Amino acid sequence: MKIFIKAQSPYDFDLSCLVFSDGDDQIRKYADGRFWQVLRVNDKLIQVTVESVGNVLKPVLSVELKSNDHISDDDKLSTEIMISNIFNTDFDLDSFYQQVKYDKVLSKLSKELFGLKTPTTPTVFEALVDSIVEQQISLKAAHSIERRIIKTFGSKTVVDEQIYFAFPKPEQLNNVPLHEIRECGLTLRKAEYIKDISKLIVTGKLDLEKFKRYKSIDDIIDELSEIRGIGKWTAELTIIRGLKGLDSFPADDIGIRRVISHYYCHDQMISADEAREIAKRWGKWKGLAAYYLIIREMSEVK
DNA sequence: TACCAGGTAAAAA
DNA sequence: TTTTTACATGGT
Repeated sequence: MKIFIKAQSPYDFDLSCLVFSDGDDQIRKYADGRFWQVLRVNDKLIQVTVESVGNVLKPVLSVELKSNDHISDDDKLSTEIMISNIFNTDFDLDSFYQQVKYDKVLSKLSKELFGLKTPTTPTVFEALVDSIVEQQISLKAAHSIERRIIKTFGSKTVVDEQIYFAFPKPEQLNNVPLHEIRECGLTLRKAEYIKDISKLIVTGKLDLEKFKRYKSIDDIIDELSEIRGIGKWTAELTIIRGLKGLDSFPADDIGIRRVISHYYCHDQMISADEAREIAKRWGKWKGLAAYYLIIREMSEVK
């Protein structure tokens, strides 16, 4: 079964997918012009393969759906919405490019990375769990722990004789003993945070998806920060990757400070306050601007 | 080998 | 109230 999705121009699907190049074959990956992942749609597991069939100015995605369950029209529509959400297809980059027109570094990057959009996680829960895992440790270490969590506790499905895993639901993490979560390589504390949050969701005391309807980033940060294990940094990161909060700017983040230092301060490491000061010029697209810098730096290293 | 890496809560001062 | 410490993995 196939669906087609028109995206807001400009959009470079392949460029935007490069961030998934080193993904796991069984979880989420981009290779040879194709992106694939298993999504949980209306509680069914649907494997999707996405590729560009348009171009940057006339962007169209083709999505192939496969499942061991019957895919209804409603499932099809839900999948389409989910894909649009994951790739941020409706976002209008022009407003961002206008904003950074007079910023020397970013005006150059908006040409080099023309059409780059940020990805969003299928659920806010996934963004939050990943952000907790990534606290303090290197991204490489964090990614290997995230992989273990997904393959140990997530849902497994076999499509065309290939094995895939979907990110665990709160129920799935709430139902396992604490030590098993820790054994994925987390600190005992982080395992507790994740299990506690899963429990809050399962028992109906926390609804992460509701934050999608919030207008104020500060309100979301305040509310999330009340939960044990979530500080300002974790809240800000969750907002960027799970809620499309492209204004959210984790100035304390060492990676963001490093990349701004590199492009704006001759590699002289800056403080969080100095980072905030520089970010002011990016208006309401501070997080997106930081993303452009990080992606640019990544391609420089390679 | 030791130390740092896209922090946070809890203990100690 | 403010400062210091413990924590786990992967890379250098």
